[in-house]
Amino acid sequence: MSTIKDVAKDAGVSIATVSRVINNSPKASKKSVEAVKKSMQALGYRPNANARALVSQNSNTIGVLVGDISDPFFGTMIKAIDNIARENDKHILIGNGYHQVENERAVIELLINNRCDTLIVHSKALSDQELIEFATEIPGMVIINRMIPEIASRCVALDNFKGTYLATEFLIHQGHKDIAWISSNHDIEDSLQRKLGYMQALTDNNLVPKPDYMEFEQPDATGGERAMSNLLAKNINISAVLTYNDYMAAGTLATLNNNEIRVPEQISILGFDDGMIATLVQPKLTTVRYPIQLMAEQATRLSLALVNKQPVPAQPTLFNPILIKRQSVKSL
Amino acid sequence: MSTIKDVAKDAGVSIATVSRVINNSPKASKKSVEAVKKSMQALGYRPNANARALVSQNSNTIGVLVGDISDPFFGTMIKAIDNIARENDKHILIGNGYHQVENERAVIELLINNRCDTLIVHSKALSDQELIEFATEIPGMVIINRMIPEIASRCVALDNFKGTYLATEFLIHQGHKDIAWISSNHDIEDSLQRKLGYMQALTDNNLVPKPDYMEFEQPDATGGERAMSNLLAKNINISAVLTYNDYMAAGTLATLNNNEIRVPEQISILGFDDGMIATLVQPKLTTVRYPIQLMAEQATRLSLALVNKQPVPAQPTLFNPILIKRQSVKSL
DNA sequence: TTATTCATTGGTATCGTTTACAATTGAGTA
DNA sequence: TACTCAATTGTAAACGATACCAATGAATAA
Repeated sequence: MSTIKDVAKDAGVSIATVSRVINNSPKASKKSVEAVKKSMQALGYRPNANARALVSQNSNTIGVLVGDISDPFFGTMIKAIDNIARENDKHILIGNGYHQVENERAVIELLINNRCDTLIVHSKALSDQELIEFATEIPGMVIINRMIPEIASRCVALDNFKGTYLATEFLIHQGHKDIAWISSNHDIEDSLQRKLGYMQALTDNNLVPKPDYMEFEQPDATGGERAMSNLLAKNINISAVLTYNDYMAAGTLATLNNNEIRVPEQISILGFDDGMIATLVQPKLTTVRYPIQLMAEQATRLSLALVNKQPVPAQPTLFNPILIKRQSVKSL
Repeated sequence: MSTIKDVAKDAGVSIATVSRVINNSPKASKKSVEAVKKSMQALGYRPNANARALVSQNSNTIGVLVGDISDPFFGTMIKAIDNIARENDKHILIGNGYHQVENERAVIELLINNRCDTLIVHSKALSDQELIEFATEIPGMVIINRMIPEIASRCVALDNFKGTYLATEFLIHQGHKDIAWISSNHDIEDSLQRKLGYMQALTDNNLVPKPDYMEFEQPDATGGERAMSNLLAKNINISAVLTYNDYMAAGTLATLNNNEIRVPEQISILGFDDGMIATLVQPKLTTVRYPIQLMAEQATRLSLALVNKQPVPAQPTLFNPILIKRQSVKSL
């Protein structure tokens, strides 16, 4: 592959001039520009991004750590980040953490090694302490979907507690008293907060949270199916099911369908995330909206501002979950 | 950020020795290894990937061009590529083409500039000619989901024609005669091939393809809803609908549901892709399986083999679509 | 004419690594 | 004591770009 030197020789100019042409510098004569462009074309010149990054101390790359890129939730998040990146003439480097400590750490280190000055990190497995250390090391690092008090101004998160609180209260207002909680068996902060929100809403309305009413499985459709099967097997009287996410809601729906229990006539279902599938299933899901796109945009802007030493809000960014009412909940 | 020089000074050795330690070279004494590791730790040393890539002429990065990262179809594809990449101690750099010429070209150039020697390209907008030129320039480039005769050995594709042919024939064997075709309005090879497969199967079975029975909309759930509405509005007698992908099938399902037409009792639906949502909707979709995961793995291995100058099959890799029977088709 | 300005241009140090090659060390051997 | 040899170690040249600074030469002003 030809280099700037080859182009310089071919065009009969110095490498400095070629560099000027590449970077659209105004101090290059029309004649030189033409000659250089012609040579670049002829030689199929490709500027070496690694060399540029090395000398300019800037890779123009935004690093992103997600849980699992094949999950549409992260797909939406990445797309939002990519859009902001493109607006700023940057591109993104992505790594999967799969919610495992070693992976998450390896990805962050990879991103740092590639000199991504801006970093959007979705970490569920690393400790607060370790993330604080990384954040201290990389001034442009922003944590998404997690709130760490010590570095709150670098976090963009959702109020998970409020999400399920809202949802549970809505069900109660609709007349439901026997509300089950189908959740994730991943031991991460989100599941805990959402469970607490659910329980607090029950308690605040003089209802007693019962362990029997809670099931914990993989946070996907199959997990939802299994959880709902367990609930049915226990033969307890349930009028509504609150789920950890829309996938579990879809699985719940499938199990109920297979057992000829009608939704929402016999049992109401409430999802979480308001992802793509919320409107794909029948009935369309009433769900808690997780504004991941907005949050990702915000996180990226924050990260960019940090790197450019622009003023950033000292306040942490806690996003508000809101209820999206569709057809999977019926009032009693 | 500290460099290899800082580490060398701190450890009291030369930079060559530090480099040896970093690269686990056998020619470094235990004493040096220890001292260097201690210094690296103390200084928080991060090897500069750009400098390494520059001098070693190898970025260890697999470049990937996809249509839209937020589409789970591409999510699955990327994950498969990433898995093979990790097996080979590489990571991936991703760009979205959004099926537009300028974007696709810009992404490929970006990947080349970053010196990705292995490239997995999903391009629908660029011309055969331009892709051939890129493929000639980059020996490790592989085209996925598209077959270009001139570089067939560098292509990993699905037989789209066969997919809809199979599906249509299946419907016919089930007694259906009035089969509609709900497809994408994107003017790409896939839509054409799938339409041809559908029409050929009809013709081969003495049925006449009718323009009235075909609708073209955005290849997503909303497009599917709209297309099915149009079909219903035309008041033509349809017993089955073949769709371009599972999203359109889901949309079709929604419209039928809203109009209280039961699936599959009154109208059968057949999807395409066998993506995640095929089993999320009710009834679960009978669909054509697009083995994108296998294909992505294959494409990545092929690309890696090309770069390492290992023997590769001269034959093009045309994957076979197969029918997955679930609950959305009923025999008449 | 000479001095001054200004637009272009080229030479070269630099970025942080890897690696070929040369130099050094020190133990073992004659 | 000198010599050999393997194991370590260091020096310095790349890799491909950017950018500072000095040099060039034409145009303008005095």
